Amino acid sequence: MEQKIIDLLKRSNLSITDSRKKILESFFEEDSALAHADIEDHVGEDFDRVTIYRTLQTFVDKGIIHTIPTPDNAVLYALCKDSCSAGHHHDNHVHFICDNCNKTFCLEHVVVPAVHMPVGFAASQIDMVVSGICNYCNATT
Amino acid sequence: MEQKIIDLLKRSNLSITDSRKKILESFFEEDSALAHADIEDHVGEDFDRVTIYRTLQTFVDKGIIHTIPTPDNAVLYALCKDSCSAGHHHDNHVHFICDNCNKTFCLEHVVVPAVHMPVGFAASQIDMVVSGICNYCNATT
DNA sequence: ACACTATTGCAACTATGTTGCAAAATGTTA
DNA sequence: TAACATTTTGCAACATAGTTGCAATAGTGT
Repeated sequence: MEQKIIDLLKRSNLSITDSRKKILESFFEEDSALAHADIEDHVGEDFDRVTIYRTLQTFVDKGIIHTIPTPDNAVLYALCKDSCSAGHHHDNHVHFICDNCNKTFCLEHVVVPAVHMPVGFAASQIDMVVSGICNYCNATT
Repeated sequence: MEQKIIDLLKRSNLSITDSRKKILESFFEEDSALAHADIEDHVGEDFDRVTIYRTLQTFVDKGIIHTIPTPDNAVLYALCKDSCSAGHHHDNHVHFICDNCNKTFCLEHVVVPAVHMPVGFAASQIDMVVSGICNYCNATT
């Protein structure tokens, strides 16, 4: 784990600092998307609020994490898979918010479907967020 | 205009107050979605910030306006068309954000396409937000 | 016009996010 | 590994967004 995180930071040309390691750890331990507050909880008192904001921004810039738009306008972050690089995100997958457990997931294998635009409109990016009940909650209720 | 607004308020079982009239007016005058700040600008010093918050919330509850999720997590509101009623929104249309003029529109006639969910996931609501260049900006540049 | 109810404004508060700057940690080179 | 240049961090202060309780005011039905 430790090594995986260090490798990822090196690959992104970032220096290895305690806060970056700890924050990345949060993402690897949780399989769902995290809000700023979740991360603050996870890293505890160890780091300043401001550091967390700046670190998340750095990770987004470097293509390590991406933000997820949500209908209630909370800001969520999730790890990018393979195909993202600095300044160039490829998150064309659908995001899912569970109304039961309130967790948000990337459905890595569900590609955002094409949609036909009216004349005159040119689409450059499409975000799709689905809410409902996730597989875990469906299995246990 | 005045009469249209009064009728809408009556239909929604809301009392006719100056702030409600003025805020609804903002929506009818703009054809794009509005942020809280836009409305504050439009109504000027006439009403308190808090009143605007509460009025917008009331309108959402009554199915007069709906919120639009945006990738940068700004909260936007737009008028609901015909099919919405109190506690029951039907905004299954696509939303469009213009990267040039920064306005957000409801594409009333573009229905959110179906998407195939992985086993175990049950979708109840789908939000689709498209960014790009709108018809007006495409025509004038 | 009156009384009842709903709405508004004010003040205070919480949460969220940003900026400048000095101190500390990291990476690099000798 | 010691010294230096560069990043990163923490602090303080600030800015914006949104909420709540309560008293004053405005709207509604009779």
